[in-house]
Amino acid sequence: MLDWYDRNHRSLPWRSPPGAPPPDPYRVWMSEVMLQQTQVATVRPYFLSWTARWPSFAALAAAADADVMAAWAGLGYYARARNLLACARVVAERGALPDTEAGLRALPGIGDYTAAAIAAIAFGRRAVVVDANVERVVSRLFAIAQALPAARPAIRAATDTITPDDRAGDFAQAMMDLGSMVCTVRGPRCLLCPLRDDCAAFQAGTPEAFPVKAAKKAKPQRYGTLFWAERDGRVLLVRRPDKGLLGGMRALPTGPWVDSDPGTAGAPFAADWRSIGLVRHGFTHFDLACTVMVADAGDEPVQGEWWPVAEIADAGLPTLFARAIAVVEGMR
DNA sequence: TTCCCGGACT
DNA sequence: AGTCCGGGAA
Repeated sequence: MLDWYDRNHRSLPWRSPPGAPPPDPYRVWMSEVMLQQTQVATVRPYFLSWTARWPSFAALAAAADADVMAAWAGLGYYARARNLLACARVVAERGALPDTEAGLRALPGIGDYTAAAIAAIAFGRRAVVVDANVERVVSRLFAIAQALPAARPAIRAATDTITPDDRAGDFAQAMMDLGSMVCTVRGPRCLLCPLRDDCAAFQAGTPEAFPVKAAKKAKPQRYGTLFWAERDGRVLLVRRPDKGLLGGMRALPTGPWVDSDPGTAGAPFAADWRSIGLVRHGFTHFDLACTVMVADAGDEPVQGEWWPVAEIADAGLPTLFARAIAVVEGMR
């Protein structure tokens, strides 16, 4: 694997080339948090702008919460941004990132995977790094028949047996690169794979059958309303509660998200709300269909901030609300 | 369009 | 086991 990595590694903004000194732990940490549940191509531009704007733990720790949340807009899983900031403040206070897996694991936003990845990549420690790519590669290599997520302990144990003492960081990145470029979910390029001769799934002729996954249940459908209230060229925005869905993000006012269309329930004020379109959005555990309603705010006293409509792109709104804005702009 | 993919926290 | 999004492939 290490030999393959030396010749085939991906060059990414947060990486050092094979054999070179490890990258700045700050950059490794930020990239790994951004890469949680998120693909490399999506992360790249965010990583570049974030490290340019906040080049160190100290710089990020000093940032305003609202600026950090707005800069994360569009990346999703917004708890990551709150944890990132909380973690930066802890690290800035104590002086440096811990260099052990256990120390890292104790920080906000760092779970088993991220602790192992940072320990190996930034600090050269031997750690068993298992992300979704590694899960796929290892479950094929050993033809693990047990279904995910129950198979996780077996996959971790198998990964442990093939993790080297030296260059554990390069090994982890090699496995991830192999999973992303060769041992892909569909259409794996087994003819290019350095593990082919050892791969039980390849020998069985069924690489795509692994990893086995447990059946998932259907998502419920919910309905809601997004309110576009305008006054003097400005639109009403609110800040969502820190906990829960889209937590801490700037947003359009919304009513409840329920089993049938709530109409104007939960509107920021009583008015002649007019429906102008529908926006759909999939969350992890339910699908949401929202009516977009508009009204003139007049002199209604309301909570929130009045944001210039011409600058709405700078408000840092999650994708659900960005779609609603596209509907509003399409109506103009 | 629809389907599928991916870690942390509680 | 349930709660947290957004993008790419089919």
